[in-house]
Amino acid sequence: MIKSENLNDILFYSLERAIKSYRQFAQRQLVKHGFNITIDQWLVLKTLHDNPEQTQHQVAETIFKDYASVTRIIELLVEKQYLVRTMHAADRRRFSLTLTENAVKLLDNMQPVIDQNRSLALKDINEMQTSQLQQLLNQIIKNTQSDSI
Amino acid sequence: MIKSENLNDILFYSLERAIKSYRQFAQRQLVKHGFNITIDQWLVLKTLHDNPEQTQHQVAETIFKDYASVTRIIELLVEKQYLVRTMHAADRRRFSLTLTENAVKLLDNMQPVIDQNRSLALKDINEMQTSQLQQLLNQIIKNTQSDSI
DNA sequence: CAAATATAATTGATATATCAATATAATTAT
DNA sequence: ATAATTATATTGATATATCAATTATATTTG
Repeated sequence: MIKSENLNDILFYSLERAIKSYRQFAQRQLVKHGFNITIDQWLVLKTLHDNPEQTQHQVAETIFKDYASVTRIIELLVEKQYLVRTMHAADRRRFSLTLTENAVKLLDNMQPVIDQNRSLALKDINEMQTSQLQQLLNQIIKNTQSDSI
Repeated sequence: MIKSENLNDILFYSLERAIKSYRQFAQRQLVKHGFNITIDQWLVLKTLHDNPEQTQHQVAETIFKDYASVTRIIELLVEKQYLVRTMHAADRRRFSLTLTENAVKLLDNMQPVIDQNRSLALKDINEMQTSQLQQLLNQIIKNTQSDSI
C-alpha cells in the first residue's frame, strides 16, 4: 500500500529493522524462559565475566555503548544483586566490578537460550553467507567511523 | 586485548554496531550541515510527506517504531513547527498531519545529505553485495518475526 | 438500538542513547 | 612539587524504546 521511494529498498532501513526485530525476538525469548533481565544488562554482565578487569569505560567501548548508559546499566545490575562494586585497589577513580554467584549462574542458565536465539534467527542462512554478511557490516562500520570522514 | 568468545565474531553484534555506527555518522553529518533535527524525526516527516493519509499507527508500522514513540516524535515535530495537527474530517479519533512549508523545504534541503550519507556508508560495496545483504537481512527479519516462532 | 469489540491515540513508568557539564583522582610536564 | 592535562565515573537534560493502562470514538454483532 505504501508507494514512493520504498523504504524496503533502502539498505539501512532493512539493517535497522533486522537488528530491532532480532532484539525484540531475543528479549521475548528471555521473558518466555523466565529471565528477568534485558539484553543490554546481559551484555554488560557477559563482558565483565569474560574480562573482569575492564574499566567501565572499556566495557562501554567493547559493547559499543555510551559511557553514561553503562553507568546506569551497572547501577541496575547492582540493585538486582548481580554485580558488586568495590573500591579498586590501585586506582581510586575506578571500581572493581565483581559478578555475584547468582550472576554467574544466570549467565550459565541463559547461554543455551542465547545460542538458540542466534541459530533461530539465522535459520536458512549458511556459514558462508554469515561471513559475507559480517564482512559487509565491517565495511559499513569502517566507512562510518568518525575518523574515516 | 579482549579474549574469549570474541564479540566481533558474533553476527548480531556486528549488526548492532553497523547500524549504530551508521546512525551516529548520519546524525553527525546532519549537525555538520546545520540541520536541527534527529534522524528519527526526519524519518517521520519523510514518511508523512510520502503518504500523507497515514494514521499515526500506520506511520509507526511503516517505520518500524513503537506507537508511543511516534506520538512523542510527532509532538516534537509540532513544537518545531514542521507538522500541523488538525481534526480528521471523517474520523474523530484521528488527526490529519500536514507538513508545513518549512518542513517541505527542510526535506528538500536534507535529501542530498541523506543520499550522500548512504553512499559514503556504502563505499567499496557494490550493488550485488548490497542486494545480497538486503536478502540476508530480510531472512533474519522473517526468522525473528513474532508469528514465525 | 445497545452491548461488545476494535481502532486511534495518549500517558506513565522504566530502560537506554546522546550530549554536556561536573567531580575526583592520576599522570605529565615544567 | 606544583600546574596542567588526562582518565574515570557520575549526573542532568532530552530523545527514543517498550510495556501497560487509559480515553475516546467507530464498528460490529446480537
